[in-house]
Amino acid sequence: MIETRLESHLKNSFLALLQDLGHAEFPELSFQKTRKEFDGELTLVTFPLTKLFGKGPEQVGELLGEAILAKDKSIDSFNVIKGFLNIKMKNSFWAEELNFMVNTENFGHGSPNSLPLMMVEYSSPNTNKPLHLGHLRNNFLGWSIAEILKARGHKVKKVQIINDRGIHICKSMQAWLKDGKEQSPESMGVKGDKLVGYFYVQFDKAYKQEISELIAAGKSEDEAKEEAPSMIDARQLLLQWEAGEKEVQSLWAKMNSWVYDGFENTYTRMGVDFDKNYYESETYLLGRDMVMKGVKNGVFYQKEDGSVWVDLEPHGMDQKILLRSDGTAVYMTQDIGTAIMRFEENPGLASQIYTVGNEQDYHFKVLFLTLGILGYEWAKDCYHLSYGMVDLPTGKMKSREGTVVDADDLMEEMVKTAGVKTEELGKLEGMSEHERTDLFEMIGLGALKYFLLKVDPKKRMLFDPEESIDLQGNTAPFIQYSHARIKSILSRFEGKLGALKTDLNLHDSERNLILALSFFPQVIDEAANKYDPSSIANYTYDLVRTFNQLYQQVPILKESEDGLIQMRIHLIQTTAGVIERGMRLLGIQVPDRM
RNA sequence: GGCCCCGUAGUUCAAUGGAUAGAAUAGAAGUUUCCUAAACUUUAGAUCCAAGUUCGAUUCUUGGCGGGGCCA
Repeated sequence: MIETRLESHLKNSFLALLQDLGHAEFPELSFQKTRKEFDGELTLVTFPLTKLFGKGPEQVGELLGEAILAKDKSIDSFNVIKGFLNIKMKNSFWAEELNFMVNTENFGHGSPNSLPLMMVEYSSPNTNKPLHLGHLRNNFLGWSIAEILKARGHKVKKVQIINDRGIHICKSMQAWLKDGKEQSPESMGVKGDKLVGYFYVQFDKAYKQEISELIAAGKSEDEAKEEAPSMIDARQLLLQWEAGEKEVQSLWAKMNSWVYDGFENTYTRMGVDFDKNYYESETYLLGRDMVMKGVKNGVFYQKEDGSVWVDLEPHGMDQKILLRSDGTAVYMTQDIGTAIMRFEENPGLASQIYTVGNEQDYHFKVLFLTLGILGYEWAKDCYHLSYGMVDLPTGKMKSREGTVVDADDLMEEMVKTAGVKTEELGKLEGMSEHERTDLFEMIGLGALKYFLLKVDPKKRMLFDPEESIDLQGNTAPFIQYSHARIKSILSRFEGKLGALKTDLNLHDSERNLILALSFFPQVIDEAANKYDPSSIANYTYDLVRTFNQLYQQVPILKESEDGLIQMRIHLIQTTAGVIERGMRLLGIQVPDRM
């Protein structure tokens, strides 16, 4: 756990002080940021120390305050309010702090590749449906976590598992064979994933039609579902695929490649990437072997019908199926295979993180337990990064009811809106078409990513299309705008930037900003620990507000004293760097002008 | 029926067990001869209910109520 340099400094001072006072043992010292309505930067909570001193919290505060002030020369003053000892550092301490940040390359980041390998899985789409809003949250989240882990110093592999086999693909294939044979993404001028998705919908329509006809003809609902010709065709295709029939396999490969081209296009615009793709068609057999091995080793059991089960009752859960009676794989089977493959391929893999929605909580609990039962030590290093669903104001997103928000459409919409609003403000004089396009992309996608990432991943969230294109307040454009402001000042600065003077008088807003900056390393560390990009988002937002307050209160280039100008240039340059790196961890770019 | 997650201003979100529960947005009022007003300042407004643990509970425990999910 990383702490700020200020906290380390004061902790050491207090530890030495308590020793001086003859205390060898004492409760953990509890520090917190001083609330802004009080004077000071860091606060020691004295309640836990009252027993040690046999005095009330306020007296303990006074006593320690006097003593620490005498002992630690970098402390300027202190004040005690109830059980809180607020400590204010001298200007020289903060100037030194700024100096440290200025001279630290990539301040906030750990040294690259110094920590163990982590694997982050996200996206994991089905190949029969285009990506939608839910995938956007998933992708942004997973990608961002991977970047945050990298920033802390981990080696990271980003992966996805593509659900490329099974009955759902065969449904799209069936519909294409039936009435789409001459259609391709090129001939139709549509993205491949959209075309395949279209056929999937066509299948569903025909299937439903057949069912109602069969029911009208006197069949029961279950019978109708079994006997519908479309479904019989699709099942047949699946069997042929599993038997390795050439024509079916090549159609399958062709339609999947359409989908991958479409996805690639969407991923590129989203700004996410992968180091490796896994395909279920390549892992499900391994999973099946591993399950059968478990039967042989007696950790799983087989029922009379041939199905394989794991007994999780000792873990307070029930029996769980691992292989169907006909020997076909269930999701669990493939996931077992994939996990084993990944750990075997990557010796030294410290952790495997699955970015998957919280409706799968139970599934992953079972998966990790089952891997443990199979004897894999690393099962405990698997982590399900479970995130909440994205709701629409109209209710739940359901592809069947047509209430999905398509990822491509949404991105397009956001960028368009960003363009319109930016043009309206009329600050782009002299900017080329090309630069404008880039800028609108940056703003539109930034707003979207920020909107989805600023919320605690675990929580279910509401996506209101109206509000999400808002560009004011706690949004990416607000942060991007402030960055552009800083860059604008920096570009006007004509002097030569020298070494920082440490004997300057600091304005309150300057101290606040330096204090806020000093938290950056800790924020990254915490975000990595909790797998939570929202803490980066909230931190950056706070930082930017602090900067804006300074901007409003003190002149930078118009300041008369050269030493102060220099210091402020250093300060805002450092701020711009932290904003840029913070937003980069969310996948959001910041412009120099907007 | 069993298990899991969530309940904070009108709305959308914050708050390692700590101070007078922060923001944004919507509402009311102000700031532009001055480095970008997508900004800043002021104002009003909230912890679902009830017990318990604690010096101290939005946070932990138990029981309700409400919302969502998973497993049959």
